Amino acid sequence: MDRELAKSYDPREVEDRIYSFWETNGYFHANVNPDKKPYTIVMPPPNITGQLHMGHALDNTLQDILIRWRRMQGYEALWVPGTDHASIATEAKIVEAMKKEGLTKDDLGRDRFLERAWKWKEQFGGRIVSQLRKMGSSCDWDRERFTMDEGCSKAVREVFVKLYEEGKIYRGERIINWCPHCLTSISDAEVEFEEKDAFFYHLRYPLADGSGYLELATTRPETMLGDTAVAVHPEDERYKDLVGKKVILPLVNKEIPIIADEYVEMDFGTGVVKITPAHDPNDFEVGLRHQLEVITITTDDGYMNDLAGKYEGLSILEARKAIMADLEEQGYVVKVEPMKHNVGNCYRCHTTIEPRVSLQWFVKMEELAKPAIEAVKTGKTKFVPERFDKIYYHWLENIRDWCISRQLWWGHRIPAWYCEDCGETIVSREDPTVCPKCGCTHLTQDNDTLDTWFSSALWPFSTLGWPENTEDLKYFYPTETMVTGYDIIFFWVVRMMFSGLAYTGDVPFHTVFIHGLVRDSKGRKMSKSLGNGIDPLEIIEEYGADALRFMLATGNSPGNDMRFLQEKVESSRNFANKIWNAARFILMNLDGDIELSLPETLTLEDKWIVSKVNTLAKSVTENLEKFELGMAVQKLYDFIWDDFCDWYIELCKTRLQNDDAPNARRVLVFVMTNMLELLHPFMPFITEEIWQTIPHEGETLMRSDWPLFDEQLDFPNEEKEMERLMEAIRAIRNRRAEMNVPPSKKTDLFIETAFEETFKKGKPFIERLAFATNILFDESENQGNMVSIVTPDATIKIPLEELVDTKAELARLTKERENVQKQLEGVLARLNNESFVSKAPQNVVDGAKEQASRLQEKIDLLNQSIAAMS
RNA sequence: GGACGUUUAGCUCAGCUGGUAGAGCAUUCGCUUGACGUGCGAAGGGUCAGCGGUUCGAGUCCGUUAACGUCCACCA
Repeated sequence: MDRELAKSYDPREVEDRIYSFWETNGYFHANVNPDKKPYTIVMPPPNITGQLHMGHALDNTLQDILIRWRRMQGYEALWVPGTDHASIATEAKIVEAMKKEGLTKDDLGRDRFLERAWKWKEQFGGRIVSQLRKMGSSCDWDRERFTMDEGCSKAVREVFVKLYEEGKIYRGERIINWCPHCLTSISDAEVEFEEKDAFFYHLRYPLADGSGYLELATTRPETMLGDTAVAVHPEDERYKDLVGKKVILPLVNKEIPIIADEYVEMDFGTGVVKITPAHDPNDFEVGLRHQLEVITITTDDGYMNDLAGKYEGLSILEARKAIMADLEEQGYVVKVEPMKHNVGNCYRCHTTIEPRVSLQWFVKMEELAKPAIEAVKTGKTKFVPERFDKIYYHWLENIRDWCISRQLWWGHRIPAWYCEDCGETIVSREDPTVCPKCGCTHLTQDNDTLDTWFSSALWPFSTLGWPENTEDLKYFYPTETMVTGYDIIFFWVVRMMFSGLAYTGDVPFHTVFIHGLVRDSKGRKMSKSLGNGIDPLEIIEEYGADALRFMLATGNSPGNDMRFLQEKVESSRNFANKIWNAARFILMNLDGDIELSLPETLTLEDKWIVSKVNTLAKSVTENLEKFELGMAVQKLYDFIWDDFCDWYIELCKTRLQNDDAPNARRVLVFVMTNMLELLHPFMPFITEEIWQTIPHEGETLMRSDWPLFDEQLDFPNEEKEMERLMEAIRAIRNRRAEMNVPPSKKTDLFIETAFEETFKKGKPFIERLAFATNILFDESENQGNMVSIVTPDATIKIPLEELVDTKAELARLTKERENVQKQLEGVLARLNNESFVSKAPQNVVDGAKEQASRLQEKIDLLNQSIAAMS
């Protein structure tokens, strides 16, 4: 085996090699295994159009940490990867590409367009998947899925037919959100509102009986051509008498009724609303209640249609101007005032949405929502952090029927056929050829496709084989954890929940682990238009995937946004390098074969570090169980850098030169192995690389056992003893630094302590780390001007006569005594407080007492030193 | 209009079930210390946004105010 490591860690040399080692050996693969408990995560499928961005990087890092950890813990850990066809986004890209060739969808026709689309998918769909591999994602690639593959399509079809048969899917003329640019309907969730400057147009409609006018206000005067009523509040005294009468619609010169409806706010505007059922969702509702005619006056691409009379062919905005000009000329305009107005935009292209009545397919939501609400209320599925259940409830409790048909070609085509002869609608699992009602063969399939989220909603179980009751489904479903951003709770999480409950009878996952957004260094959302996005692949290239992953996990608390700072990646990279060099140090000091276990006898410092790493395993595990990945990472960092590298390795250096070296080597390897195991989920590449290089058992670190807390390795007393020594060493170094004594100047040390035993054991450390030549415990040799250092456990004197300014030294000691005195008074104040002693828990009181006695000891020692000097 | 989040060292952020504040970076000082200068040793720096309450004790719990941010609603 090659036991040489480069002087600094080069991720580029390691990562791809390690990844293919894992992949070709099948370490990512999971099987149905009755002897193990399953742990399943289904990956939120990235769009095939997508390129890896920081959001994916975060999302996948968190999932991979969980999966790798559980796999090591002995679960049959399955992470199912896959991609989403992203109907609207993908279709837009393909249309755009075609445009460059001068082609439109209609030029090609549906079949040839889909051919192109699939080719495009073959060409680019794999890109994101290979980028996920760069992150180190330990997905089971044998199970990679695509929302439009055969199995997922079958699931989609099954759900559609089932819901249709149960009457939960229906087709009807409803008002929907129409994007005049994408030329398709979109769901309520896909509309984004934006505040814009607009105008409030006050108009007057003449009463039909000639007795005057009714004044009303609107933000969209052009829709008046489709008005079929004006409405007032039933209790509005101003207009009560007019209800039932008629007004004449200006320009159109048609009589329309004055109706009463509680939807009207008396206090807003004039308290009179024009009702255009075809072009406003609220008006549509009013129209239904009053059986009003629905008159659509625009085309699907945003122009006025033939019902708009002389305005036909104008764009909506042009029509608005023309109509206002005509109204003005004919004296129907009262005033025009500026106002702020919220406009709905298409989430994809940001075109203003036109509410429009059209024939679409819908899912009835009310009944489906109930079990989904219940499942979270009863804790069958939990949000982490919990507060996100509010968004979830709010969305489900106010849910409206879901418009699922899209006027697109790329996606799952709606499995409904219409008989041209008798008009029958056929929805079935198999493509029909004959009309079951009239027996003819003139059937045409619905042209529309389904909302992308319709198939995404089935993802946690369609990927496991549903609707077949496969072994995978039985074993891995329900999945355990869903990791996703808060921005798609209502798009996706909600829909997976009700779908899972409705079709599989169980929740799709037990925990929804929500993370925030990765923002830029200024806290702005990363976006294409701002050009402030940071490419994870470039970061990986420069710093390595481990550094990126570690950075993303560090300080990431569930549900909160984080900022991407280059310096944070750098410090993660430095950390990787630190471990690398620690490993290098161990390798340099190995000598032939080594036993992979702890030696029988452990020294003080061995027990200290072993006890520490043992406790670390416990607390890291606890953090992971609570999804506190950021805290787990912090503890690993502190232990590895401070305890292991800065202390333990330093403490070993002397030992490695003497007879005890074999034991020291075994402890070093033991602790390093534990560290690598604990760190592996976070930094998989470097840990595997090091593990393979140092003496080890087994084939791969990623399949090693997760360290467990071991009672036998818990040494609290030795931890305390080491602390005493470390405190003394720090104090000496501190004092020397203050006095500008260079490390090269070594001195004797005189130590007086009640813990002579401990300090004798620590003699070599103190010599090495506190720059001592001799350490003397015999007070009689203590003479002359000395620098005094006082810790609660010891008084240490350094003979630095030439540097000692007795007066200054005295002043320093006196000041320190004052400080300690103050601290002591604080603690005593608490201890003298009757209610503290009686009400605080015993361990807190004991802690305070111990602290008081330590402080008192320190004061005593300081007093002695002061007395000796004066 | 409603809901939620954030406010802690110069900067970016941790701080779990209340026990008397931490990290990284930055700053200052000192180091050719036999793994690492992507490093080592040390130092300075915080009335934890304000106010009130609960408690022996509050950064942590409750109420309230403010600033910033996000989501939902959409009165035409």
